[in-house]
Amino acid sequence: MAQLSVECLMSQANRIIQVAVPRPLHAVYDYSVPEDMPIPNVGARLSVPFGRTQTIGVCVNVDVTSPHKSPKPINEIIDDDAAITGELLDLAHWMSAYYHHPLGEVLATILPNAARKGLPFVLEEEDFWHLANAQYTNARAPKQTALVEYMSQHLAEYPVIAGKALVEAGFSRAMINKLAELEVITRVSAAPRRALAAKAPALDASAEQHAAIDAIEAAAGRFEVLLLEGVTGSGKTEVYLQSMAPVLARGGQVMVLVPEIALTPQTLARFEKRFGQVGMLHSALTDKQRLQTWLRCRDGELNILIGTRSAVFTPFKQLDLIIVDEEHDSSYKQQEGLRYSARDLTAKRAHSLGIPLVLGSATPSLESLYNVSRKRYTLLKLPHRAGGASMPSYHLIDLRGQTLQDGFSRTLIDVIRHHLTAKGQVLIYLNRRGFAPTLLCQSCGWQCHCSDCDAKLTLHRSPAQMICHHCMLKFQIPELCEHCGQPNLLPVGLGTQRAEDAVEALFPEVPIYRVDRDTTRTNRQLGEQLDKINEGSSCIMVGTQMLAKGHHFPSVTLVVVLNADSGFLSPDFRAPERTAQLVVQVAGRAGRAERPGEVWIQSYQPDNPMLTRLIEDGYDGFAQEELKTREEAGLPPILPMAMLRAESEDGRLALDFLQTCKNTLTSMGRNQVEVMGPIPAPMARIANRFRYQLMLIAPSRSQLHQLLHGLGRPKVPAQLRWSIDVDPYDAL
DNA sequence: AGCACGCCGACT
DNA sequence: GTCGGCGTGCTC
Repeated sequence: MAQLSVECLMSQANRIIQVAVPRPLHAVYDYSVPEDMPIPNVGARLSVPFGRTQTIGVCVNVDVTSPHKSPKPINEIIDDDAAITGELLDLAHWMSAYYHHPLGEVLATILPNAARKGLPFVLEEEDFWHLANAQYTNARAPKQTALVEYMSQHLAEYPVIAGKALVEAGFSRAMINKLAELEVITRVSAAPRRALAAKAPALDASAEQHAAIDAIEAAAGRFEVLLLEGVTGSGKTEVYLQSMAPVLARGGQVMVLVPEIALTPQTLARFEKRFGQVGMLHSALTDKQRLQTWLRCRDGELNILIGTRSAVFTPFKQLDLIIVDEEHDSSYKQQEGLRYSARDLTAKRAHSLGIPLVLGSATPSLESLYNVSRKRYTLLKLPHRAGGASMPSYHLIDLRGQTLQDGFSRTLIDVIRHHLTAKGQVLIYLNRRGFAPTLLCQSCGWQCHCSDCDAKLTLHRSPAQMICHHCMLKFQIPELCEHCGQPNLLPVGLGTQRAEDAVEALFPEVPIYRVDRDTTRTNRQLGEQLDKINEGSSCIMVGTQMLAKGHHFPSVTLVVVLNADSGFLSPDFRAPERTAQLVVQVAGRAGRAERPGEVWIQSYQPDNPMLTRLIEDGYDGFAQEELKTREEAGLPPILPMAMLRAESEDGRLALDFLQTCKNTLTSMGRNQVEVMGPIPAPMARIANRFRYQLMLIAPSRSQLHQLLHGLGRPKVPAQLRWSIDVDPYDAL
């Protein structure tokens, strides 16, 4: 009898759960769990019927009462435990509220692609190999001998080597198996990560580095954000490495985020050399590889993860330290869909976990500096270069009234020549790819525009074509003006290809290397090029920001900024900050070794206070001034901002939509919320779609969120795409 | 986002 | 007379 009533209770127990599905819908949906299935855990993936199809959702609530008469039953429980748990599940809810984005889509973003598709979590055991017979040779199988030789060479460094690494080194699986059969190599069962720890000795740290390392270690086990502001070459990476060591020694895990372009084999090698096995997450991995690394971090098999933006969503068993390198870098901000800032999310995660977060940069974001001034972050400074290298000197060239030769002033040409004669290397920075940004008709003034965008087409050489940098449209270079038919078309303005041609003509005796997206995309030998450059003989490098970030050029004695004006003149309130960061980052390439460096900047506005402040007082002086300007103007980071964007083929649709949003917002906001716009986006038309934006600035976070929440779910015409961008990076 | 239902033009 | 265009509306 008692037995029966328990059965009754069980069957009457609420079998209704809530599921978030990966659709742009703000609701969560109720489902029933069939009697023959257990109630899934919150965070488990489920296959559910949705509309007329099936989808994979995540259980976000159990034991709920549904207002629906008979919710559909779920199809299948994919995870016996859960795919997203604890702190990451909290993060998902927080993101959904903060970024005003549907929970189901947030969860889908957090999960690795393979998990999103419903693949089961199977951790593949990695194979590791030990060299049992170093004497083995086989005259008839030179490749086998080569493998044995390869392994013995690495023996000092790694006691065992991953099969994966051998395959990467060019040895086939078949051969590995063959040698295993011959018992020349033997398989080591478990991942011997602890055996690999801390092989290379730490470098000698300066007093400043020691202070930073101590401060980070002192924050162990509690939430604290430490802003490590270190000039280029001050040894920030060494601080990261030595801060990680005690955390790892205690069995903790470390997550390191780096900007997209910085995740190179060299970066990885630096960490691997010190600590052995390091996990890496970047865009080039397959879904399967990604999932494996994700699982290894979750299960505590990997102690160190280095990754780009999306790596911030990796689960850990015992995460004890987070490091974000180049925290000011724009690649931490997702610019479409769920527009999150990975850097900001690390702060959220560190806070929930009660662990320290290190934000490193030579040119910190104003957001972080503002947090320092409000005593929310701790500032750690490395104002000196390691090894006693001196800081470069700055020089301004007044371009007014000068005749330029393909963008180069007389003075500049002399300076370059001087450095080349002194056997120095020269780095020329300019922020434009291609040959010339415009093709102009000298007869009638017509310019070659993109047919689908409001942009001018950029003239490229090799391959010779006109390219739209916004929609990637390509076509042949016209010979005649499309308007008046005259053959007087003139490439106007300066891109990297033209600058390359110019220096080739001016300095035919030295090798020229161009580094931009065009050369590195087609040119797999960037690494070789860099190696050649770092042999140290005289040369000239011409490039875009790719040159400014990450690479070390110890022999560069001269850094040239061909035109500093465009950045400071842009209407985006963040443009000066970005330009200053870029100039300082490029300048940081100069004189990293014992030879002092020079930075020469060409400008038509040599008296521009932002530029002079940057040069005279350095980045800090500039940043303090810029913060004052933001404060006076009521802009981020002092006040919070959000941007509504809308685009459609019919521009009126987007404009009307934002106008309606504005009306809703202003009718609610009897407070001091500023709603500006709608105005056309900086590039009003891209790929034949018209784009508009509406800017919101609120006196406080809570008011901003109240407002965005009050927007509700506006009626959206089918052909219109729109988004909410909280803390936008591109604001105009 | 999917996906289907729903009313108006050129085809076996 | 049907196949099919993509406009609108829903998904527990």
